[in-house]
Amino acid sequence: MKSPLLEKLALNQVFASLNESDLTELAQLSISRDYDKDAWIVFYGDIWPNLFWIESGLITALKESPGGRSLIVATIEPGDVFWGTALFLDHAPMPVGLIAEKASRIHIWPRERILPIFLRNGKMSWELSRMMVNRMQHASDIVEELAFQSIPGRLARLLIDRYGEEDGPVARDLTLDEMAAHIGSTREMVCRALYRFADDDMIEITRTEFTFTNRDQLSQLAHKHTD
Amino acid sequence: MKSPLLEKLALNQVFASLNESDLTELAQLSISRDYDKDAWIVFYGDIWPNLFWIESGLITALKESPGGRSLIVATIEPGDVFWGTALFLDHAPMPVGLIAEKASRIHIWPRERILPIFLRNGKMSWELSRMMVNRMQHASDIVEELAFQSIPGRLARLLIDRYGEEDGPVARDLTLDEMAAHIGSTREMVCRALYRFADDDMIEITRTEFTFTNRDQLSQLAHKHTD
DNA sequence: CGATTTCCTTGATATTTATCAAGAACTTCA
DNA sequence: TGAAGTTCTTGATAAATATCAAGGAAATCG
Repeated sequence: MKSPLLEKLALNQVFASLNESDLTELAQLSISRDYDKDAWIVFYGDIWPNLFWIESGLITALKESPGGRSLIVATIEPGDVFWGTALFLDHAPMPVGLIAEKASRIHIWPRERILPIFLRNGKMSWELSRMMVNRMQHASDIVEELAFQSIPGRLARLLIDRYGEEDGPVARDLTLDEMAAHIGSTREMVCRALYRFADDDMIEITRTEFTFTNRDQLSQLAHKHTD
Repeated sequence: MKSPLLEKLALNQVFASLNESDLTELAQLSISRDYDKDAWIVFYGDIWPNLFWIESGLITALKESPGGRSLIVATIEPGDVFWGTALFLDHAPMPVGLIAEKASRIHIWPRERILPIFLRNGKMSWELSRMMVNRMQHASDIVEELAFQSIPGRLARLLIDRYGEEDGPVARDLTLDEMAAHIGSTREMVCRALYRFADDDMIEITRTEFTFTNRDQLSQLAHKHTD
């Protein structure tokens, strides 16, 4: 009889490529860890040769400047797989820190436990490569935004990406500081930009919700590179 | 008797993992291409499922904004391997364009020709993964610079990275526009920053050369994040 | 060589973004 | 309920960066 964990693991694109016996071994080799909200899982710069799969909660990958600004570069959601650079490159320091956004449960495989498994599973390596290319594209998008887009443009894109699907009012689930961390700016700039969008009738703002009133215009802002 | 091409290919970390027969097949499957200086090899956004090895010349990977600004994100030198994202991910568009900085000769393998070779060579896939992690780290550095560093800081780092080894005067081999493209800024800003470094006695500037007169101070600027 | 083009330099100015400060609104929790 | 903490908002101001414009210097090329 399969454990529920096993079935959930198999839903991930990487693990799906394993046969049942490897998957079972994988599940047995994993180390479970629970983190409270706001707990650090790894610090920026750590040598961390592990791969993990997140069962529940939410984890944020971020860079921090000495001056206290932070930039969120990825969020890791239940079912996702993530790994430290040192999994592949000895002594390579983590280019981001990982912090639990909510209380989270993850399953970790240290390098030496998982290496044999994907050395004998070419398909799994292949899937990992695909995932890395995905990450690259994501990094590439961030670079493009930082290099070519204004702050209102970046904010517009955040709004569209995050709330763009919904049609009615959407709950504001990020503080201004959090939005600022997503686009690499400050609370104040975000606040002003939001009210400028409201002045231009692209959104309506209440204490708890946003309503998109002109998604096209917002989307245009989000996709138009400034110069 | 080995061809000279074969021996040169084997110097690359990825191809080094192949046995002689695979390497020979690889060499036979390659398509040679020559590009004049300033010729485009791939455009940003193209679907380009190829891998290539560069024999001679110099290739630049860059992003361009509609307004004509460009950002150089990598340079590809003789002996290097590079590939399009569509090699792994169907329909994934190139996140950069590739342009020949000098007249260049490359050897290309379309996806369908090289895929079989590295599906049967786990070690080669592994090396590709390592290379991808390297690229990730590089991308990560760029993000950090763009997010947290001032333009003088970014320029200082460019100078150190590019000319830091030498001790005497070094030849200026980049135009101001090119330097600007490396750090995501403009010709004028670069010019002013250079003269500020000179005013602060960190470098001496002549028409054709730079001389570092206080490398430590420059290096400090390069590594200090602004906020 | 002379003409053309590219590259560099600098001032003036505009724009964007950040910082500082203060207070208001809201939330939490005892 | 009231106190403490967090979050939001806005104005004033400063700093960083870009843009525009113009001229000069150097390189290239016929």
